[in-house]
Amino acid sequence: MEREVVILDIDYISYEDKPVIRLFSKDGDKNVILIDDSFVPYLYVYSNDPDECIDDLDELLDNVKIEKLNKKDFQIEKTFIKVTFTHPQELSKHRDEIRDLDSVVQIREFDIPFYRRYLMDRDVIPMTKVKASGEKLDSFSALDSEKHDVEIIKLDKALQRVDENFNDFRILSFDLEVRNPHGMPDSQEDEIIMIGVASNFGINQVISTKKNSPERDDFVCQVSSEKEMIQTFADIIKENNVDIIVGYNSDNFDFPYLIDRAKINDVDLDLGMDGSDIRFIKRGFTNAASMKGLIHVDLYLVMRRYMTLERYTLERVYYELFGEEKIDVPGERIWEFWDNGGEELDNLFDYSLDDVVSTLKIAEQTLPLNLELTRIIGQPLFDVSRMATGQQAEWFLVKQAYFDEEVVPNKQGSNFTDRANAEDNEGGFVLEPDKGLHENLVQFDFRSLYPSIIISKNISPDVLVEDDVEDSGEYNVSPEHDLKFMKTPQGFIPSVIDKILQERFRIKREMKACDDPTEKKALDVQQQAIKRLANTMYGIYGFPRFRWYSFECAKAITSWGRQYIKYAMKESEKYGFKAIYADTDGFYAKYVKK
DNA sequence: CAGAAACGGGG
DNA sequence: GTGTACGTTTCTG
Repeated sequence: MEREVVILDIDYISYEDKPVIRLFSKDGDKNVILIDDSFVPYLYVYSNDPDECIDDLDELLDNVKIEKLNKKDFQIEKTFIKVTFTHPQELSKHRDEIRDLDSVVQIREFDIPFYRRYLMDRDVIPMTKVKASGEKLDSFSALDSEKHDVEIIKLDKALQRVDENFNDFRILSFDLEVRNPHGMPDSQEDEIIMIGVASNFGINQVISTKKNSPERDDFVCQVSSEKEMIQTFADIIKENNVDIIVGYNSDNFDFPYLIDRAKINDVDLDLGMDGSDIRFIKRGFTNAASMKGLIHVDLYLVMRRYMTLERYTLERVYYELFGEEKIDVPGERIWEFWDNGGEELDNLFDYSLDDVVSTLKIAEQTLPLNLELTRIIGQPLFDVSRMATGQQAEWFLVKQAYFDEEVVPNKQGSNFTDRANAEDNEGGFVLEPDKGLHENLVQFDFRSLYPSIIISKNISPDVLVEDDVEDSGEYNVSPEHDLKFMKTPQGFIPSVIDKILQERFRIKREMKACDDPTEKKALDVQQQAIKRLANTMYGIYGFPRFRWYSFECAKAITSWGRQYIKYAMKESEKYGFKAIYADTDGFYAKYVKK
């Protein structure tokens, strides 16, 4: 059978000792899980003596496929040994043994999560529409498709891209209010008193065990107990085919709290498309709440990247975006409002609704950009919404490297990281502002200074000349450290930036020619997403934990940057201007005389 | 003063 | 989940 579906999310499970990719998708109101058991994990081995190394690998490993092939490493064609395993856990189990073999110089691409590898290699792009073809299964593994109203399709050929932009996602925001009379809420002690829900499909309500004046009847939904409150909330999500659930600090507060209270009240929170429970994904020191096929976006994390503020409270972020004050009830007084009832209880209902409505508004404002980023980077929205911008750029580059047949660089070891951390790059040129009131000012800005320098000077680790060679015109030489970059061929990262900037200009042209305001807006969001990504690429050189870390490249970029801004300031003096303030890629100048 | 620990958001 | 935050402020010895 064939179906057009939108890919929402991805994971893999083990079935008969084989990895099976599951693509959680939707076709309108119908949940569809696409199954693909044809993908297996691999890594690359580099050896000075490939044939001897293959013998060693043969001896060491069972159930693997070993093949010699040519791949590029920093643009140099090299022979690598590709080792293909039957299961990701097998790869992880044997990784260190392979690395330790005498004939092995290094292993590569051994730390790329299986589902991400799948998305890149098969060019499957989350949050896009695809045509899927395969056999419909009645059930698969532990999953009961009757019970969970989900269709399972076992893919029999590659997904086909459908050239149509899909943006009609069903979004729901939620927020808990808790009765915490003794300081911060304690999930073992303090009950949930309200669950606010707002959506872009008509449901806006506050579920609560209390009710007060009839004026709040249109949005307060009274239930008999906390248990029923949680159950009602779970039913709303399950019955309304929600694609994206958003909260504010929900990774850290709402979901953990809800799960604790659900446990105490013996309620199933089986919100996953396959009937599975909410799970916590370990992410360094914090957790992320995740459900299969229901994308949870914590807007707090998104907003920290989206705008620069001194604080990121919901109130502050909302004010910044919409210029309106939110209804406020101080956290430490919520229990009093609840206990006192009457007008105060009504205020609390209003506050709860205001919180979720604001959260939804913020989601509608910021998700389009994140959806575009998701599609450009080619990784799940759940992941992308939690990645630092540098990581977004890195995963984008990993995917580009695959298309260029490049083997991606390994991340630096931790001891190197410490050393590299100590290295301090000078950064952009800053001229402290000349204090006072100035007249006749002009402003000067370089357009995308760092991306432009990377492209024009071809700054990339694969074309950096390490040896002490004489320059006879074939290199770009940095102004301060005499770092030499070959003029040809184009470096990997300059070529990627070049490509995406060209794509940005193409979109801008399309925008100009476009008459439909909705389409125009969508194109604008696309080009903004690309601009963000291009501007982040410079950062990729400066952070030791990233694969393309290169202190030399970072130094070269900023040194050229300083040269250009100083040159521009000097040139302006010839026309009677005097710079009164400068920072990195622009300056303000005062007209003094002709 | 350097290195360790806490913090953010949420109620 | 084939990778384990992060940058800044405050505390402590």
